[in-house]
Amino acid sequence: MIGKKNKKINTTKESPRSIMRQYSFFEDVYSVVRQIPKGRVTSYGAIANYLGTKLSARMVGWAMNGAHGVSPKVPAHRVVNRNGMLSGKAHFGSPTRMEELLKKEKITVENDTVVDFEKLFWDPFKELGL
DNA sequence: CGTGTGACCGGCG
DNA sequence: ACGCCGGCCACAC
Repeated sequence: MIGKKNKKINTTKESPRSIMRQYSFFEDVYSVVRQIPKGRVTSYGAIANYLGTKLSARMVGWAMNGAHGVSPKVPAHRVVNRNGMLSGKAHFGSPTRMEELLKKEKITVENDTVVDFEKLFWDPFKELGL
């Protein structure tokens, strides 16, 4: 491992994806996001958790930052925060772009928040399996 | 190679 | 109940 005196080293113990880390965290994130079915949503934390870095959900958001113009297309609009709020709507060019995309998938959005978020929530662990 | 930052999350006052 | 603050990972400068 890396030198440093970090005792909290990434023990690939319960991190099924940490092995694929060699490729690029971004691609991993995109890979998961692309598998989100239409009309479903998930959260940054859920993705981060699935990737083995649940404490760093921020990074997932950062990965989304580079999701623009990436192909295959990454449905970043299906990723919201744990409250179901469209925290990243400001990054979709238009202030209402993200909401429009969601509505197009029959997802109701009220006050920048996904209605029935818990019901529409797509859990990578549950859907993709551990 | 050091520092800053980010579309978050969870704990604590 | 609300707001602040620390943390963790990867990337840009």
